[in-house]
Amino acid sequence: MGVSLKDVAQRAGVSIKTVSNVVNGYQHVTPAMRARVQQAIDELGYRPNLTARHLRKGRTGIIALALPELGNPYFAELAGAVIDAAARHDYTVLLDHTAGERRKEILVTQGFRTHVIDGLILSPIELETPDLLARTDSSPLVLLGEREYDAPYDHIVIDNVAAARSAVRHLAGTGRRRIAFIGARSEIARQPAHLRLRGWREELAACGLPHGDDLVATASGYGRADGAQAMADLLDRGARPDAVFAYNDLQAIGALRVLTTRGLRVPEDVALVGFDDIEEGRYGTITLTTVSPDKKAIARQAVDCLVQRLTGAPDAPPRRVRPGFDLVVRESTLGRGH
Amino acid sequence: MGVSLKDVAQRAGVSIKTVSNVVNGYQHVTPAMRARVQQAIDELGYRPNLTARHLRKGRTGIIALALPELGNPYFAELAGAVIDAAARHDYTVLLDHTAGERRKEILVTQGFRTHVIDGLILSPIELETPDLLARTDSSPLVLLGEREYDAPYDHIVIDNVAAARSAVRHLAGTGRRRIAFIGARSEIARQPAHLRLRGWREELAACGLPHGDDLVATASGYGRADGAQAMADLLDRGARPDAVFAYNDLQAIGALRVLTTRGLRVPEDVALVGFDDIEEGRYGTITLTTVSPDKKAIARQAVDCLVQRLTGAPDAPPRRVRPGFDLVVRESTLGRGH
DNA sequence: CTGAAAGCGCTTACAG
DNA sequence: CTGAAAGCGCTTACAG
Repeated sequence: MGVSLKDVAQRAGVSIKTVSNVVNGYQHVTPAMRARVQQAIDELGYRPNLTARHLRKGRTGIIALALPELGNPYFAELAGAVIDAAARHDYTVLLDHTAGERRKEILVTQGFRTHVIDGLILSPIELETPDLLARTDSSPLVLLGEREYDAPYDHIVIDNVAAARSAVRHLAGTGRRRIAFIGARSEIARQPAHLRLRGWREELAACGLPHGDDLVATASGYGRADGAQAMADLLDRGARPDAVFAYNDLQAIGALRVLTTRGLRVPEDVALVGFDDIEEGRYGTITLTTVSPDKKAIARQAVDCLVQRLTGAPDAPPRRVRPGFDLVVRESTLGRGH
Repeated sequence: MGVSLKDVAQRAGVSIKTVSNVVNGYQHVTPAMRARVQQAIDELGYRPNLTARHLRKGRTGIIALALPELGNPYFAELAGAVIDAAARHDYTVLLDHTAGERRKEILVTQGFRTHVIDGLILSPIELETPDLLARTDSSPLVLLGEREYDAPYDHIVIDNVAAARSAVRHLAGTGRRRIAFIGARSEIARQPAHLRLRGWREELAACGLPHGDDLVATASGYGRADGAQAMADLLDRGARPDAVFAYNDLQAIGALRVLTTRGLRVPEDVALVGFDDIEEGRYGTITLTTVSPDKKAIARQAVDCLVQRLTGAPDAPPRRVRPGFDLVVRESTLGRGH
């Protein structure tokens, strides 16, 4: 099919090794030799076969990033950051789409593309600890996000409890008294919302404010429609919140839509805080107050962890890395003109 | 390092070929033999080395999808659709991020990962026809989107002129008289907005409405901030539009924000139409009327084209495929309660 | 139905 | 500074 090193070597009248040296830019080749080989390469239009190189070297320079949902801007923005961080280490990113389903999450952790990817960064939703303990694939795995596991893997995650508490503290500080939480998922025990829900409860307890289940609305997913449904539930059952802390920005945006269509003013009647700081929240008719995880730091640290295991210390003890976050205050809690 | 076919063969006391037959599920293996081999596979924890298989077969089952911007939900949603469409053909998608920069677009078309990807789907922004004609890589390439080229490649794109005309016709039909266009990019000659701008002009001419340059506002990018800036420019120079057709939804959302903060009501004072039908447009305080390209059809047809060249007819004449679109009417042109 | 051998296109010690 | 040879782990004709 294609032109191989051998063809180039033949044309240039040198050995394969010499061509390889030129292609890989090694030092000890005389300029004249280099020029001769380069000419043969150009004439034949030679392109190195990376697959062969991968086989020989035992690595590919490809890492996989497995995310639940590209349609969620948080993950899309995170993916962009990971691609950039990986490029700085000369790694290419192969993106996987798990849909947050346990079956697909297990599939990617089992390394169904053995030897094609050097390592994996996974943001799990439904995966459980036993799934990780049963893993046989030996390539490095770095976990992202708020699910917690008792398994020996690097894990990059912000302090969700502290982040949630800062959001609730802000709401309490602006005089809110009935602060609801939307976005818990009833059907999953150790769910992602777990920690944010705990932070919500702890801070409300510390402030001496109500934090009963009547102020918690569950959703069956993580999108705008799910937030809308949870918000509607909350209102329909007469919870009468004067503030809402949503699991993420998408749910907050869905909630905002419901509040508006029902004639409730944000923030005058109900203040609203989201989580993720997606760009969308900066451009609504009401801009959204939100917890902003440092996405670039998350991406960089995830890639750094993976690269370290790939190049230096494969057996280092698993690390738990905590990137920072900020609370970004906007109109949905302070109103216009602040 | 890992366990190879040879190790399994040795353990099972058979030849490599037999193990390969079992691994690949070939027919003519006796059940007893299959069981014996399978046991050896399980005991050794054998995983086939796909890189070796790729080298041998000359293909990898990986296709690349190169997009300008994952942070734009249109592309994120499209990426999800392509991943799903590819999976149905047993292809894995490797995502590339061009940032819409010509240099990076050239890089991906040149096939910088030779033999790692079987083919490429590219949505170009700044790429030019000569770049395509100079391409030496022989792997199939399918183009996506509104940039037009005189080059022999499959191209999947909706009829942007007709789509733009339908949007403008709708605005004119609801009584609008000064219908502006925002989102053209002044610095690129044959820019993406080209066709939508032409559709805008043609339809306005057909309706006998003004369509001078004073009703066109340029932007320097495709995001919310760019739409906001273009909208502000338009208002600042006293164009006094009663309707705006934006190049895409993100720009429309940025424009909406500016209109709102300046006290103009949408749609009472200014009606607004976007393009792309991203989910975000369905959840604002004002939902967005928009042109909705059939993203699933686009993704499916792009993958189908690529797979056909990969498997059947590599030299078929280049095809131009036109997926459908709809105009989705929402509050930003009709108001609440319609 | 199974085996022995060649070869995909590289890189890497090992010589010289 | 360059060459000859082995081998990464597979699949695929070719035999039997």
